[in-house]
Amino acid sequence: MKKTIVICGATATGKTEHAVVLGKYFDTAVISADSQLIYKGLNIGTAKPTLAEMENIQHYMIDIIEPNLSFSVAEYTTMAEPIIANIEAQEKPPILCGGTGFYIQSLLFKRSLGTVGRDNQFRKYYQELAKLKGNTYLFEELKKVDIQTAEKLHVNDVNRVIRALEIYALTGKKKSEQVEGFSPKREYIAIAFDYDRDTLYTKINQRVRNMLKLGWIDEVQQLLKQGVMPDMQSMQAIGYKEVISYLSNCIGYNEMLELIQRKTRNYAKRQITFFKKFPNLTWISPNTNIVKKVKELL
RNA sequence: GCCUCGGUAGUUCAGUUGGUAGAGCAAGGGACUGAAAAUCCCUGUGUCGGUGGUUCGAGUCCGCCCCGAGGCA
Repeated sequence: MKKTIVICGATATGKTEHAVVLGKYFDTAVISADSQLIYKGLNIGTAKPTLAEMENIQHYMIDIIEPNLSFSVAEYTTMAEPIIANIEAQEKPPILCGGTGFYIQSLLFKRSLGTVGRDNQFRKYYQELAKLKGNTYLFEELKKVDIQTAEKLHVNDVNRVIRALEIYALTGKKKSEQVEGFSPKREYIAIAFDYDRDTLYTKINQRVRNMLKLGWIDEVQQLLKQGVMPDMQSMQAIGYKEVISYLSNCIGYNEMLELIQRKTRNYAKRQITFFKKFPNLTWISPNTNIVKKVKELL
């Protein structure tokens, strides 16, 4: 079985185009690992590859869900797993490309995610509870049922505290019982581009400016017309809410631009932190010959 | 020219009745097991515009100068 080729790293480092180059060379398909590219209608703002950019290389896990729906890693894994298995069956190396480290992990490592789905009612209830009684109250609730998980979390990490409570409420089992660690599921090589911070930030700033020029604002208007609401998961993608604020005259154009640039920079930094710890990842200089490098690593 | 208000961390500003400074944001570092472009944690020394003075001691009071905003001529 061929090893999976992973192209990951921060946003705006040219992952997409390099994946296409590799796709051509190895005559194989690309599987996107990006939590926002899955949404239909979010194109410019997510830097979704266009048909032209894909250059006839098959791309999976893009445009697979309506923008008014929510999505999660688990669903991602369930959908992507058969695809990747199919490519492997053809004795071709799957190319996994994207900036969502969490999604990449889910395909490379066996993880005890459990079978517990999301319970929106439950989450809403506890979110309200946190607002009314404070984060500490929720945290104490978690301590009562699952002290091990509570010890790993911070009181203010409400999302995770609620998830732990959710698992207990729905299954009667502790989240800490489900942990299995990270045993590898398939062989892979992983590459990320190592830009110095200043260069990366400059690239990000330019890219955001360009997205707006390409019609990002129209795209957002279109989504709003379709009934997509600001609190939906798809609208948590960087920039969309800022464009909405601009459209409703809450902020000016420049403020919107700078806000989006800043948030994207912050995001890139978080991605870098995540990938620093990623096992077996090779950081390469941006002008490295990707094909040569990949062959070398394989 | 006169009057008023400002000039404090990269930035926006706090700084009680004088005891050599502190928040948000930025920036940097980190976490991450069904919201992950999300969520969360840690890190704050800077000629307190300059310069004289009063004082044991001044960002804080007084004089002069420089810069910015506004007002009156």
